[in-house]
Amino acid sequence: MFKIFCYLWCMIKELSIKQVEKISKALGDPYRLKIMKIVSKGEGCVQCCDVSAEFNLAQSTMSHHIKQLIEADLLIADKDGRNLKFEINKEVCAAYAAYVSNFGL
Amino acid sequence: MFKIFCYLWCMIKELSIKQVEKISKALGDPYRLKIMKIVSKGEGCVQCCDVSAEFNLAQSTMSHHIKQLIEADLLIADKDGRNLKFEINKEVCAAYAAYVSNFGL
DNA sequence: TAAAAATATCGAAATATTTAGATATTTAAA
DNA sequence: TTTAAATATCTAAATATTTCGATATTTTTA
Repeated sequence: MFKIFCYLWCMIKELSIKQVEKISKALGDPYRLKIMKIVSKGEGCVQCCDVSAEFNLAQSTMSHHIKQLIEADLLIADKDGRNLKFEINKEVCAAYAAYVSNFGL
Repeated sequence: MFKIFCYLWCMIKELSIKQVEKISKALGDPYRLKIMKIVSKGEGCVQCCDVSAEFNLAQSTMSHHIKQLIEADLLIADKDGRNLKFEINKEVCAAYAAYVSNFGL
């Protein structure tokens, strides 16, 4: 299976080294990586409680993990009543991926 | 300035979630990010002692940081006498970048 | 072969992160 | 308006990471 993936470089935002560090830290945990995967596979927005249900962690712990992803700008959160919905911040994912792949260019 | 960056998807190795976690952790530190940048800017291989000279850290601390980058497969090390040279593992950088950018697809 | 150079490893202190339980806040439903 | 649901915050314990100094290892050079 062939897929071609193209970035248009000029469209990608520049991240500071501090941001890259924060994003890397946020991705350096198995739960947070799984959250990213779940959200990315969900159609558009995903609810916090649905994601939490997938894990065997205390609610406060999940809240903490999600907070880190939001603060790293990897997830965009949207409070909807008492629920929290979120979606992947595509721009930041692309910018971070570009930053890392630049190491190998 | 326009630059187009293309991946040929099939050429990119698949990383396990454990590998992605380890790589993320390795990149989640300002010194290690700077090491990656220095090595990526160096022509081909770079020597350990040259990189160390750029930082105000104990030798054992530098050794520890470099070890983490090597163990995460971000750097390829090559012992040359009593020196250690290394270069960026381009394949792994590309694979990791692809993994992250997939979150946003 | 002795000394020096480059790197690695070990042990310990300082710091940061992860986790859960208790409690608070905010909003919807009864 | 009381109750319940969803999420956030605080505190503290457990665990992990960072850092350095001391020492070990390996290789080159004198």
